[in-house]
Amino acid sequence: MRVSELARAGSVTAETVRHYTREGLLPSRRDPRNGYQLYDDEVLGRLRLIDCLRCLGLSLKEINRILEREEQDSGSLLDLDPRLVEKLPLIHSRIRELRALANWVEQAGRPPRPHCHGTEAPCLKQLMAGLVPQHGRSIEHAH
Amino acid sequence: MRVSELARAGSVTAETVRHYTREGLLPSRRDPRNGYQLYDDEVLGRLRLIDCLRCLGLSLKEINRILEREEQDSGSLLDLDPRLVEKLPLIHSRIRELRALANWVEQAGRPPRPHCHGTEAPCLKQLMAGLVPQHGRSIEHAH
DNA sequence: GCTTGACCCTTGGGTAGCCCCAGGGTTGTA
DNA sequence: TACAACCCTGGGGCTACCCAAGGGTCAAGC
Repeated sequence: MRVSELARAGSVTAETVRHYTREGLLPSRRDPRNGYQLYDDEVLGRLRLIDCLRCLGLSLKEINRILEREEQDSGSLLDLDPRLVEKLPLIHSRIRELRALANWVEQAGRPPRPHCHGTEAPCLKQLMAGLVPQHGRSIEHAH
Repeated sequence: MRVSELARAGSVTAETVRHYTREGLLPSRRDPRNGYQLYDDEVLGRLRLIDCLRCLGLSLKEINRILEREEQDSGSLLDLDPRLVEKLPLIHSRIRELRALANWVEQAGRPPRPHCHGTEAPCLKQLMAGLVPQHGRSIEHAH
């Protein structure tokens, strides 16, 4: 794959792919004929993983360390990177929030059924209220 | 609530809260005695929503427009902001990816059961492979 | 053979969304 | 009255990109 092909498949811009490549996050080789970057198919999964971890607030440097680390001791997975483990609560709350958001958008996007009472109209306040966990308990984010 | 109280509850830094406030994303009043920022409880949900939308790649400016827009015609929700609707596929694929990630971390974090074959050891490659949708179909992101 | 369009390269200068001081006031607790 | 833990307002710095310029590659079509 070439740059923009990978970018399209991974739903990022070509610039982003180049940036990740420069920073050593995406392995690539060069086409000797023209100097173009070439990527193996498996790099796509790597790209998606990077994008996922970015949205969890990890820096490219941290992500790089995780990828390197997890590739070294590929066999002995006894010690998973603690950075990932401590993100678990965040991941779960993110999932919950995104589900609430998706639900809300779908409800709001559907034309309102006339036989329903106005009170169930999905206004923004309802969504926002649904995003905060009960009793003001805090979620374990750490950007 | 004061700045750092809101920040803790919303799992962001106090700096982030101040930034959003400066940009007009978080409504606040001032304590006349000392000039401190004060926030209503409902602002917490708003903060979480902002964080959610940010992780979907929306800029603060876009988020601001969405919040303003959805607050104006609070009654007539006939026209939901198209920016949100077109993010739906992205949201769903994000959820899928985060679930795969959480699953993987949990599996990898658990100590390996000795009676299982080594082949099921959750290595990074498996995770990355699981992140890319079948047949290299692209996901609809647009950062 | 030449052009056109869609890619690719590198370099260099933005920009958004924060973070992190410094310098100074406020407040609760001991 | 001193300390810790908060708050304020600048202002500079950083990361992760985006974008334009100037120039090469390459297939399709005339």
